[in-house]
Amino acid sequence: MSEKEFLENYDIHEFDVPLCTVDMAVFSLIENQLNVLLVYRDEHPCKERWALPGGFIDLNKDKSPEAAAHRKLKEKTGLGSAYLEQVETIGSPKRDARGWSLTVLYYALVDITRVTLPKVGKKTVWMPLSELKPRSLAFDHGKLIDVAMKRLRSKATYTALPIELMPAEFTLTELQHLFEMILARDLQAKAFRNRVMSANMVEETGGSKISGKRPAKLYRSTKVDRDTYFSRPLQS
Amino acid sequence: MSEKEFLENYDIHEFDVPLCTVDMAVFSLIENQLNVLLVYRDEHPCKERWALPGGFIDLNKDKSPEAAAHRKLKEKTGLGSAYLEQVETIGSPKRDARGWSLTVLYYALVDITRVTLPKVGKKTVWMPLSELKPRSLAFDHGKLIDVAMKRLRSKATYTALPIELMPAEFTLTELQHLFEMILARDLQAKAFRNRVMSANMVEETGGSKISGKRPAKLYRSTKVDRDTYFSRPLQS
DNA sequence: GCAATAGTGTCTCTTAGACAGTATGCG
DNA sequence: CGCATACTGTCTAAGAGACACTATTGC
Repeated sequence: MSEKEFLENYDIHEFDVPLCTVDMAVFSLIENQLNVLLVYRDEHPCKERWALPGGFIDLNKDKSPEAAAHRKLKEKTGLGSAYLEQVETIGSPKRDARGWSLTVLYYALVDITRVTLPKVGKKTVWMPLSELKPRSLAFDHGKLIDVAMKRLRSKATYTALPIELMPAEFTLTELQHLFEMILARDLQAKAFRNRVMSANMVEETGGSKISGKRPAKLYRSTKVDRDTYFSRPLQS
Repeated sequence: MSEKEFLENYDIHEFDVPLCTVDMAVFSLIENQLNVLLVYRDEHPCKERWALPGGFIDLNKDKSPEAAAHRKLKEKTGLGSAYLEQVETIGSPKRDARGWSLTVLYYALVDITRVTLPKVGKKTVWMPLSELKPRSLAFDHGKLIDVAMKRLRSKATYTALPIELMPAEFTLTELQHLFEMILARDLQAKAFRNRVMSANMVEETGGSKISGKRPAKLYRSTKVDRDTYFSRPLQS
């Protein structure tokens, strides 16, 4: 039998296959708090619970799982581009009541000032991580957020990735606070600034920001490769 | 409609789903060379070409993609346990002639002295990476090996993971050679030994090995968590 | 002794961490 | 001025990199 004949006779439904989805933890920084985007489910299963944005790969629209994730990010935030990284693929017979289910988990870091939540369609909401009740979410999405958060935390120790969460202009103190929140520990201002400055990841805008006391210089992030690692990681 | 009713009426085949597989790059060290395990395909598609071990997730047998990977590793190497890590999930409409296909890629590090290749069933072979012709492999498996190898290289800069490839007893010079091969650069003996010793990743067995000249002390790996990172990565 | 491989002493350099000190604004 | 926040000077510690040096074997 030739390959051509084989393919003509191949029945893609001969064997049971898992349900196959893409899910995303979209993180943003709102009022000095890390938030994650949630979508309200008004269909079964897990009807009337909050879930991560995501869903089935559309075999007609999507050329790759990344493409599916980008499409969903665009639908929910209006962002055509943002930092997006695959975290892990998680599957089990139990995680979805419909059957054996596999999800490719991504996380995205977005600048909240550039986001426009959809006016129509499903309800979407920014949930502060500090107020999140992981057990209340649909499926195993509480656990997925935890996995994504662990990855972000790990990355924050050896890259400047969290800078993607900042608005166009920001102060180094604000950036340090963000890292401290992600790493859940205090950082030394001097060491942090040396690190960020010597990596040329930011440049002065010339402006400054007064928050009551001494004004802080404003910076913007330079377009440096996000995958360039610091030569030494932070502790923890 | 209740969730129960919804599930009773849910047709898992209502939408097209991707083909969903697990593939593994199993690495071993044979005669000071990195090898990868290949399996001969005697069925379409990609008939009569070499491929990574892998295949469809068995919804009845496998409780997770990891479980599927472990099952396939056991089938091909006889090993019930080995270091196994998920690398990335790769999918596209083109990578498999049968249709939109998604594969969860793992890599495994095995001690070749503990492996027993199956006597019956599909032909399996250890292919030295130096002799591998990536384009000749089935599907995109040449690229998958490259992705897995990049991950292994990255890990070798900040963990002692490659130690999993060594036999029960080995010399530090042999271990250093392994790291040099993976990283494709020479390492300083002093720095390498300091690093390995101070992390308590190995302990002396008491024995020594003569390879012609001065005998080298033999070590065994201690059961340290493979995910403990060195406080500083190696360059490159 | 010589060759070859195993293993060490010691120096430099970079950078995180610590912490006290200075700078600049407002009331 | 006092106080709060922004930012710096300077020291220490750890560990990688470099490289010359010593150690132990067979012949």
